[in-house]
Amino acid sequence: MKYIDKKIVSILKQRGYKITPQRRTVLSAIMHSHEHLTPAAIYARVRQERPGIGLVTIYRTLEILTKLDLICEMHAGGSCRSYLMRRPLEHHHHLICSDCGTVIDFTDCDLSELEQRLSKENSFKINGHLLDFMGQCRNCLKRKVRG
Amino acid sequence: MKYIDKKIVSILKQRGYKITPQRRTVLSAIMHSHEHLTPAAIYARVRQERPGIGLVTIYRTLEILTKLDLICEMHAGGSCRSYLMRRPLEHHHHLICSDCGTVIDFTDCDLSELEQRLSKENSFKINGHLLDFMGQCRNCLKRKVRG
DNA sequence: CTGACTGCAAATAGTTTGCATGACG
DNA sequence: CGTCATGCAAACTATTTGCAGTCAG
Repeated sequence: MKYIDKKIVSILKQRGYKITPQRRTVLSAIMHSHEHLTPAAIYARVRQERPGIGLVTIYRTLEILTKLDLICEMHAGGSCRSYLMRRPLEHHHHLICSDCGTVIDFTDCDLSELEQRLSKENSFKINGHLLDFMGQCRNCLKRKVRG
Repeated sequence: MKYIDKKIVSILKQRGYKITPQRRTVLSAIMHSHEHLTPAAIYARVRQERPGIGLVTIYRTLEILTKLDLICEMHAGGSCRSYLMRRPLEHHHHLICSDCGTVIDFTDCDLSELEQRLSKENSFKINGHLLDFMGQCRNCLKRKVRG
């Protein structure tokens, strides 16, 4: 569809992965969401368009996309992962409400200085990062005027 | 044992939780480790001292300690949590090697400025944060001179 | 054509719950 | 003594694996 879609497809091809309708559908679902999606959520969306698809295929596709660094994996409370398309130069950081689970994304932060320093000091090649703040969102703060 | 131990015990008492030998042992295991421990790792350590303890008790104790904000929970790849004693004013950030899983802790970073700004902009009360960098450690970089 | 991909079912890993017994306070 | 905690077993959820059939290239 869009050019970024084609780009991803070409990356997959280059790496020897076949472009199946299932993979296209999964890709599309992740691409068209700006929210973090759990494998189950992706499954649900994808099934609307392609009812026969198996959850296993979602997992396998996510595994590939993660390996190729095309999507970013994040972990939230419980045994729960979620995935988001990795848009170039776009950071995905979060304010996570411990009470209601709301996730507010923010991007305007610069960690590059810190990243470079740490990389040098530890001889560590940094590919990505995860920055989450935990706390209470506006609504939950209001709700419990008394804790 | 130590004063911080007593302090935690008194917090538990204040909140109406009973101080059982099992809870003491779990607490001690987490306290005396500066590494992040998974529930299974805690279980293993605790069993050395108290063989009869059940894994369920570990989970229930961790749940309480997390709720009271006495330990901090972090999530790593897969369905894998780990816990660390929350030491006052001490940050727990990580360099995580995607290849071998090595975790390098670092503390010398200052996010307070960012934290304050985000807190104001989003009316969000920030209690804690999680900052992890992913990449390859020195050894893994050496190992694969060619990827 | 042929190796990679899919979907099913079953296996696994991690975590939670129900319940009878036991122990802290 | 009453209530909360423990430990077992079973239930659950999320994820992975084995395998036979199917399809993209």
